[in-house]
Amino acid sequence: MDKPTNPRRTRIQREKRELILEAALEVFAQHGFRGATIDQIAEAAGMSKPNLLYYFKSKEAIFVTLIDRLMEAWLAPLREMDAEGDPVTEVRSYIRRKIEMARDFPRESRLFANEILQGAPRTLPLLEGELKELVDEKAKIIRDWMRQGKLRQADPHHFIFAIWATTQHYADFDVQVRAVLGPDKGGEGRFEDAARFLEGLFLG
Amino acid sequence: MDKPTNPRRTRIQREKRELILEAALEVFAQHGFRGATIDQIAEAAGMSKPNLLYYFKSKEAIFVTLIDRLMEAWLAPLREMDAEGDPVTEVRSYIRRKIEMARDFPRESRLFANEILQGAPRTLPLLEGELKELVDEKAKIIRDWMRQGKLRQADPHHFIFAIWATTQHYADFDVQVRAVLGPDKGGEGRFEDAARFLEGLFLG
DNA sequence: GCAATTTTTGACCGTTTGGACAAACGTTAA
DNA sequence: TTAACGTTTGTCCAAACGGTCAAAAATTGC
Repeated sequence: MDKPTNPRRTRIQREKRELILEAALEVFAQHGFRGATIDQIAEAAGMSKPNLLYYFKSKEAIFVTLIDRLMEAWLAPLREMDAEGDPVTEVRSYIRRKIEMARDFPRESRLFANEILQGAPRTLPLLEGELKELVDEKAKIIRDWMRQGKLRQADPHHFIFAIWATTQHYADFDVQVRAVLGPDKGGEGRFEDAARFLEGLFLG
Repeated sequence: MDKPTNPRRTRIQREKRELILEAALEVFAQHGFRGATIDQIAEAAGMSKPNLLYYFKSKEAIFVTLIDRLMEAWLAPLREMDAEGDPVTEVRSYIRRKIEMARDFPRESRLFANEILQGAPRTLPLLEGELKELVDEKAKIIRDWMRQGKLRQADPHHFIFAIWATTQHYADFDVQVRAVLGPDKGGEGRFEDAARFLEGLFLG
């Protein structure tokens, strides 16, 4: 027993777990943790509820697995910001990457937003630990760049917050953005427009 | 019967409905619509579930009432932006008001964020109608200001989005902001710091 | 005071929920 | 063939859910 949680897994187990996580991402992102039901996820994954529970021991377990994976991908762009690189290029690349993530992985962004909105019940230690460390480190780099006159002077922590807020906005508040822009301006080009605007805002 | 929904209400009805809405705001903001239960709201309001349902005919009815009220207050700051005023002063005031709302009414902000994240099932018409109209009108004003060289040139719609995103971030992602800033910098002054930073970002 | 009305409550109902379980099914290898 | 193992499902359960209802309690108007 307990094979699915055991790191040693069969091919079928690996495939089915992937299938479930993909379905769960869709459902959790749309309804939040409590709003989502195991039946919904099971149906989206094309299997019965007991079958799903054979691969994950609980709804919570699916959610935690999803969040864990998400975190890695989430922090990656900031990790890549290089102290040795050209400041303007580094910040521009970071903004680009974040906007591309909002465009290509909106479900991940919404899942994360849901978790934080609810008070980060499952991620607070990570936020206070790994995330804070990373941000502090990068904030120091940004502060140096600003002191060297390579970037406009500002509080580097709030500078990072502002990049997060503005880029993720296009994923989390997508419905509102599209409603306001209308069918014309709200089309495919809105992420490109946003990227250009944000580069100007943060680097102009 | 049907007294509570009838506009003609007794003193008790008005008071109790207020009590319920206050309690519901707390619970909905923390758990979202589906995550919140009538029992939770009733307990927070200090009354029994059937008693609560005497004043509001359903959970949905409470939520809709809350959202309706919220919208008015939500749009007010943007409405106040005056085409005749000084551009820099007007934008600065708008940012100030929005940050103050994030500080003083974080539950309202989170409730709204929840609704939009879920795809705005109950507010989409309002977003596409009243909100879009208002934003289009103010975007025009901002564009004029930019053309006159009073503000840095940029896409006015995305300019407004960026103000929304950054200010509401301090309410919606408060846990994360505090976790990253730590007990020291994350104290009472963080909204003041944010306000100063945002003024520099959008007007500097 | 008393009757009409408003407010409150306990008990209840049908449905949905997360999850358990044993039995059945499929696959593999001796 | 058959025993062992991995996979799938139908059935079931207790708790939680949104909501109803009749009756009790409190309030109000005369």
